[in-house]
Amino acid sequence: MAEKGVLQRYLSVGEVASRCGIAVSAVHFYERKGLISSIRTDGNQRRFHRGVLRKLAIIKVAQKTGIPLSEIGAALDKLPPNTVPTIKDWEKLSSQWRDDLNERIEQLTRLRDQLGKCIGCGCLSISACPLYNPGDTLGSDGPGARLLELKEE
Amino acid sequence: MAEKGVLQRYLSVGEVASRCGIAVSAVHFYERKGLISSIRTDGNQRRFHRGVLRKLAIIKVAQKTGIPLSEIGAALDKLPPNTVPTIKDWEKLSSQWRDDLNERIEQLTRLRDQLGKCIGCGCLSISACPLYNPGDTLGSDGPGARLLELKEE
DNA sequence: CTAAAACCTCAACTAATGTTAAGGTCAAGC
DNA sequence: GCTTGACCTTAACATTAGTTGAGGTTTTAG
Repeated sequence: MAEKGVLQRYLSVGEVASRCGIAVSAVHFYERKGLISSIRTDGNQRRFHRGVLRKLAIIKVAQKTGIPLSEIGAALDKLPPNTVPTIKDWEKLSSQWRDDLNERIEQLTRLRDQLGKCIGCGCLSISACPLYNPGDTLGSDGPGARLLELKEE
Repeated sequence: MAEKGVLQRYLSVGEVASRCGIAVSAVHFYERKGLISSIRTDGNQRRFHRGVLRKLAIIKVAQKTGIPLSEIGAALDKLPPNTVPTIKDWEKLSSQWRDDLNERIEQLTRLRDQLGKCIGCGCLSISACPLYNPGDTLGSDGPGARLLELKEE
């Protein structure tokens, strides 16, 4: 049947796993979660289209950004299943992700800057720090240490 | 006993929770995990030194950066237990976290830029994209889709 | 043809981070 | 002095992201 070296060859689960640097169990898991899909041989073994490597690469990358699998899956679902997605499809998807990423980056950056200020003034350890409001005694509605919270949550 | 409005007043678990904007169960949880501590009244109720507010603020901030509780706890442990931490103590702690944050931000930024390039060329959907290496057929040691992985892992 | 390696399913387990519920106690106001 | 809200403990549950193991089948190499 399938000749080695032919581009169209399907991949076994083990091949997919080792090529992506993940465990077989993880590949199974992603399939169970609907992030990837496969066909079966007569003997009921999975065979993956090589496009799955692409998807797994996307998954890994997205996970590093902190995007949960459910969201990743939702994004992947928007790619047409068996056809080659158009450039516009992909643009939409990746733009969305880039926006998410930007938001995340901004959030972390704000946090970092806040920390930077704290470092300068010994914040949190010295009650004179502007971030550490001694007005605590005002009660549960007072600002208290909650000033430390950054907006956007 | 304790007069309201006096700075030295101890806080009940409910007060702590509402002032920090977290659930009572979370306060219990953090105490169980050793991140914070309390004393008890004759009636076995928790009473927290107000310094706990500071610690909880630190915990919340650190969590937003993606630092696991175990690490946060380890960091807090390095702060002298009942004394006010020195500015140096705090500087060290927060500098470390800021470095972590910076690393994370850089990682996300690289990813975003990568995505940006993909948007430009229709990457991942079009096999001609430089990121989608058709050399897949080289075998399990070939670069394949793994090119998508960013360095620093 | 046969033995080993790879694969299959299903269920249970891990770990982090909490929440929820059950059953009982404490404290404060009327 | 009783009722109500806040508190106590312990245990179970929820979620995310998988891993591990048992018991059985398929594929492949020699």
